[in-house]
Amino acid sequence: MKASTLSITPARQLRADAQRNRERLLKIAVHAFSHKGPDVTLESIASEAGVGIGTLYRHFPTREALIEAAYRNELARLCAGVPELLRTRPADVALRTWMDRFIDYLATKRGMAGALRMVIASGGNPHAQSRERLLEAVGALVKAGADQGVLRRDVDPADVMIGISGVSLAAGTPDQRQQAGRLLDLLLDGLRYRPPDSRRRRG
Amino acid sequence: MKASTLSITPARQLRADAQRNRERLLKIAVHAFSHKGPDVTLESIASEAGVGIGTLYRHFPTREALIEAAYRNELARLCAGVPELLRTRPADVALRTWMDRFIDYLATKRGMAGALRMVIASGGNPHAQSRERLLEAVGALVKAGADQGVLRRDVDPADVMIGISGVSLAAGTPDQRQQAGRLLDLLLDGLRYRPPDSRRRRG
DNA sequence: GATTGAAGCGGAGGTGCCTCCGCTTGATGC
DNA sequence: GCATCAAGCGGAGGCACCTCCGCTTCAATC
Repeated sequence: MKASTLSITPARQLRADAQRNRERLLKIAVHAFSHKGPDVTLESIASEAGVGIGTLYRHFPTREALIEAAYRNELARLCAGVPELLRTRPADVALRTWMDRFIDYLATKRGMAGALRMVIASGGNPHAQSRERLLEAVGALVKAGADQGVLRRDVDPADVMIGISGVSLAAGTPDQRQQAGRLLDLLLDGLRYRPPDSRRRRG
Repeated sequence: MKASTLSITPARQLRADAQRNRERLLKIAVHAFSHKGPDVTLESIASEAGVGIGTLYRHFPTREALIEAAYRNELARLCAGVPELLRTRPADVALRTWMDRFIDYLATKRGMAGALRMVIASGGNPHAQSRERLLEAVGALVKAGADQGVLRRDVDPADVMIGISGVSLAAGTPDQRQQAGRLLDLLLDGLRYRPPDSRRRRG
């Protein structure tokens, strides 16, 4: 499998100095984003890393790309938690729990939501790694739900993924956390399996 | 009832010259946004209107405020269509149709989505007029659905509103229109009434 | 019609984003 | 070790955003 052509993971071996700079930038970026909030200027990150702003932009063409790269490890951990979730509870509950974790995760990284939107929306780019990972995680949860008969079969994990992203964007501030929860409940209710004869039935 | 303290609708009578400037700005803004896209610079709008950039910012503190004000009439028309919808079809279908119109409306005004997010998220400000109107519209649809027994009773229209906004943000580009549609279906399925004994039932 | 002060104006200036292109440096072949 | 040149670097510069505050104008009062 070939590596991505995005700067997230270099397509071909970078020159040694370039590699150094990239690692340097990432390290500084992680620190800056978590200590100074999501509004740190890219210029300050570049200069702190001892490189020019141009170099930063070459490695990470957008602010989002940098943020995503910075948090990719943690994102991976989030995804890696799925099997454990599925082992310990029904799939619908697992999915709901995962959604919660996801939203909370984003909440702690203000500014991450926008980056994630980009990542998730990169539908045309099958190499966007975080997207792949996230889709895989959601896919596993949805499939387990279908197999256990608690979730529908006819749902595209990508739609669920976008749904979660939408919730996080629309109700993204801490004080809207409750509302986000209700929306996730609603989304999940839409995802639940129910026998055909109960659909659209009038009360 | 007192008017809003937001600049959207002036709190108190503006001085004649200020009033002129505001109208001028709005007229130019409507034209600029629809002809040159959502990325027109505010400076160009200001100068075209023959006022300083400072004046523009005084009247419309954010880009979003200006966009919202510019499109408020059309937004109002969208809301005004609700009774007609409810007269001619079941409430769930009416709601779904309205959602579609809403998304399509936003799609034609790229850049409006962000503005709307602001408007909708302004939960703390009961005077944001567009928000009021939109909530009213959704409220009417949801209530009709509940009365007809096709939608749940326990749903907060504000949540639905945020949900729609989320969909429009998350799947906002034209080529994602289909995905947006599927998400709306999902949302609506979550909103549908179904007899208690069919909930969470295993297949 | 003069006075006055509150309301409004405007645009210079500070900030950050991002691009562009001439210069530098590492890798490769000899 | 040296030559070569693509890969990489850096930061000046252009652009847009937004703030701030000294100046102007309106309208209320006499």
